[in-house]
Amino acid sequence: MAAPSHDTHGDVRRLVLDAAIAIIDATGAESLSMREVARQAGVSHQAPYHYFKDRSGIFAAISEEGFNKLASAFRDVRDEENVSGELAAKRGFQAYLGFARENTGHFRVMFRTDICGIGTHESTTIAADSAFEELLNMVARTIGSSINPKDSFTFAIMLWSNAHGLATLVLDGPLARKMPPGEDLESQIQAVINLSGHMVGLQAAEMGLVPSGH
Amino acid sequence: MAAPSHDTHGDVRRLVLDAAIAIIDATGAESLSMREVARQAGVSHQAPYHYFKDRSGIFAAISEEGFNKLASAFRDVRDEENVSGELAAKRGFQAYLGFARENTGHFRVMFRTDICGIGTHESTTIAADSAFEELLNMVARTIGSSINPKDSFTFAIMLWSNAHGLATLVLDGPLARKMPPGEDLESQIQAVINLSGHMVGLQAAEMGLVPSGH
DNA sequence: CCTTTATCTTGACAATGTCAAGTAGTACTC
DNA sequence: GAGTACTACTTGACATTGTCAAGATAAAGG
Repeated sequence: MAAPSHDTHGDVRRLVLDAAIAIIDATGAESLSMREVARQAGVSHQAPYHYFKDRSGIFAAISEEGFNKLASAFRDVRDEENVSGELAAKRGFQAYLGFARENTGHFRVMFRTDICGIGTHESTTIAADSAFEELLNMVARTIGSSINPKDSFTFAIMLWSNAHGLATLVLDGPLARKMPPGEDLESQIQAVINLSGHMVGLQAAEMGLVPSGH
Repeated sequence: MAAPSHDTHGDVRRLVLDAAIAIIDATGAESLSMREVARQAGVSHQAPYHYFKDRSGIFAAISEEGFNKLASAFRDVRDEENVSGELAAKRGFQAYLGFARENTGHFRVMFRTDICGIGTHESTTIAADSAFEELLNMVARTIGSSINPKDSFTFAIMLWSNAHGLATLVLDGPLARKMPPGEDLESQIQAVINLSGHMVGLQAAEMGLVPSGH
């Protein structure tokens, strides 16, 4: 198997996935139709069913891919040198927001319980869990490994809340519509990241987790 | 037919809305079907069209109602006496999370750009904007009115991010699935709220916005 | 050559969103 | 009190959708 004559062989799966992501990115998950995806991919309306059990299978696959990308982004931050406390928090926020903005289609699916596939599709569930592991790793490495597990978990959830809320508001929220006059979106986002990062740094310092702001 | 002598009169709109909310609450917005809503409301499959232009009109109405409720929750916090800094932040988080958990169906729709109706349905857009106004009011009142408008906006966005991320993760996220052993969800949520609130208090104090934690 | 398997297609069907056209009641006008 | 308009629905019809079932094509292995 997997013996491609030459060019376009088994990449229908990829075509379907990319078409689906493009549609979600442009018009939201709501409007994703199996047949439209097939049309965009240039295949018959049933071809996608060879690679995905059903419509939810496409969502689950996108979600899985997204969680793997997110885990990789977390790893990148974890592996940066000389970064901790406030700076680490800012880097983390930036990475999370960057992921969300560069992979909007994925992001929109990953956190929709009803379609994301967590709990219903095993490989997606595994990917989501391992992304969460990577988050905990990143927090432990950059904020403080001396912290006890329970506090570390709470801290990680708090950070994720921060980052996730920011990403959600930037993508879908009032930020873009309610900008104060004379401000541009990017600098406003940066201001929020700076404020949040600084605040997390304060908290980390108070907990004695890092020697200083950097 | 259905011959309602007197009691159930013009509340078909309410029946439809409640049926829709119940369905979204139970199985997500994805699975909301116009005809199923009509069935649950006990009316013909076209009756909802008398009150809502189309499927998106139902989402927009739910979303509008949700933003009005949220604005009211913000007002309640704003009007509390002797609450500022850390305590105010905690109250705000609790209120936001409480709203999200008690109005899950609404909440799930309100922040889905593709269906929420903001930008496409005028009354929904107005409701969303006024909820945002109330948030700014609440922040100004409880955290510090001496802050300049731009910083206040940034602060408000930061707080909203925090609260919104927490609510999203609680409703749809890994919190419930990834609890550390021996912990229960409610106390974990409370721990995150306490940590976040405390952290916000630190930040507010550093900015000189409030005299002390309370 | 025959069978298997992977990959895709065509055909069919129930369910859905929504347009169009009805129907009953109530309200108001002349 | 007949006519008209309006509200609040209902029934009927149609294109589109997700998905099951049954091919078709082609390469691979025996």
